[in-house]
Amino acid sequence: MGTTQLDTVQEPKYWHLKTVLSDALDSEFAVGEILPNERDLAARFGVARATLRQALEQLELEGRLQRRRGVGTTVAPPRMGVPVDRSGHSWPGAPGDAWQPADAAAVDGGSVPPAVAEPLGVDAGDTVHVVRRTRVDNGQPVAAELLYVPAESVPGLATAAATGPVARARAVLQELQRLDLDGEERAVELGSARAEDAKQLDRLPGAPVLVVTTRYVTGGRTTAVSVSTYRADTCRLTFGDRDDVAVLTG
Amino acid sequence: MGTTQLDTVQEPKYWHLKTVLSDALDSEFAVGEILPNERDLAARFGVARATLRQALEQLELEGRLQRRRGVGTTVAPPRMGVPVDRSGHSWPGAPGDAWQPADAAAVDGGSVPPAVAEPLGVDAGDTVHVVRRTRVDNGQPVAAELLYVPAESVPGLATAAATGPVARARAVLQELQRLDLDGEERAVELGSARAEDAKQLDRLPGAPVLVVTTRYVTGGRTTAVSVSTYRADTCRLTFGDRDDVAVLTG
DNA sequence: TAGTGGTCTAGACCACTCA
DNA sequence: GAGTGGTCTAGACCACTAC
Repeated sequence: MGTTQLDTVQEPKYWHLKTVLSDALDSEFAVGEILPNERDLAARFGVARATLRQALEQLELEGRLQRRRGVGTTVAPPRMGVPVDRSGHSWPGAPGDAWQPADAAAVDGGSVPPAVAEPLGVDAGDTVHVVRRTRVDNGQPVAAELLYVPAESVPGLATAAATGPVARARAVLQELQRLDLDGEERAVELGSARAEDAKQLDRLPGAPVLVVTTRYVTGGRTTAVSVSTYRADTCRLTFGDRDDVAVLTG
Repeated sequence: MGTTQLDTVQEPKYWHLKTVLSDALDSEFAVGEILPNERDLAARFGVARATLRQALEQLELEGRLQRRRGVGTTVAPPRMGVPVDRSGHSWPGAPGDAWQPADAAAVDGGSVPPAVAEPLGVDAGDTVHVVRRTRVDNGQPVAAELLYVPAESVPGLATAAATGPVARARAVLQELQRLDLDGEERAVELGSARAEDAKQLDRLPGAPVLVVTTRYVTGGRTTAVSVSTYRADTCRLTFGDRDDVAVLTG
């Protein structure tokens, strides 16, 4: 807005800008509304476009804005709560889970990421089934997943029976249901979207994501590992021990 | 390294740079080692410093690098696993939890963030105790927390008894232990460090953080809410239902 | 084709750390 | 005081979207 000459305390311009914009978003804009373009905004605030962009990037990181190339910058809706654990442990693919199987492939144990191969105890020469799944909430893609299942864990799998990619994925998931599940162990960390994930999530490569790594434990052994990649800008991951979630914000 | 003229496919320079640097980190550098400074690196790769910095920022976001003004850029150790839930539910401040109480204050219900006030059901005029705690793992500050406890939840609290700030914090925590805890409900989302948190976490304002919001439920009502802010660059939050965590990576 | 955000440059100065 | 990363500028061109 006007001139702010209390720069006696050194506060980066982009930080101050972010605060001003954040307040403006609360008071003067509605969800979905399009902001002025970056060149105009920069001129209005008397800063270089790069500086303005630094402020916008922060606000996008916090889920306040959504930017789309060729379109513009819009005010983002509040983050959606995405339930990550289910009350009572269950295997992926159990009835009612939120994921859609996409395809499956059998790969060599040497080609899976070390962070996955290690807990599974697989090496080069072993076979690992990799199931791809996606998750759509509120009509929007929110997550992509790779589920790693050593062939050893599903000895009854009839590999030849399935014809299409989705059928192959379902076959692996169905075999998992036969096993007892003793427990799950999860880790959440910040990452950036690989090119492949970015495409599925409708974001640019490098976009911030929340990576959830889950170990599925049966009889003291890790029988499967999943790596789920959630859009960090639109998702708030929820972990509840009660069924009636759907609380807090909208 | 050398010239890479397979730019037939349009891939941003910073993205390619990031890949090259990431590989170099794996093969040519040890944890803690100092990289060449940004001006030298940019010259070496034949790009502007801003472009080089874009790649470094990504790698820092992924926890691969650590940058400190006036010092340099170093290779970061693998993220540490930080247990967020405890086996068996328990109140904050229960014996053995990883947090250090810092201080406590009684504030008006109108001045707590809406995302906290709403589930607690507090309004302006109500009194809410705010306990500040910090968490240090491996000699490094990893998280800062604000715990909101409505005065209504701890009617037995003797406010005048405590003398120092830490004692006041402990007094609130001790009162909590008297209540039954039916369940906890958590949410994890990406945020950026407020100036205050940044100082405690030894980071610059705006640094990416994982914000864990926990609702403590007693008899169907939310009796306390905590907002914990973890350094996203150094932490991997773990949620396990088994005691013997301490697995995966180092 | 016009307009948007995304990438990139070649500078400059500042805040901080440390010898 | 020398060297580091952090901020900022004023441009330019590119990739994408929508009309």
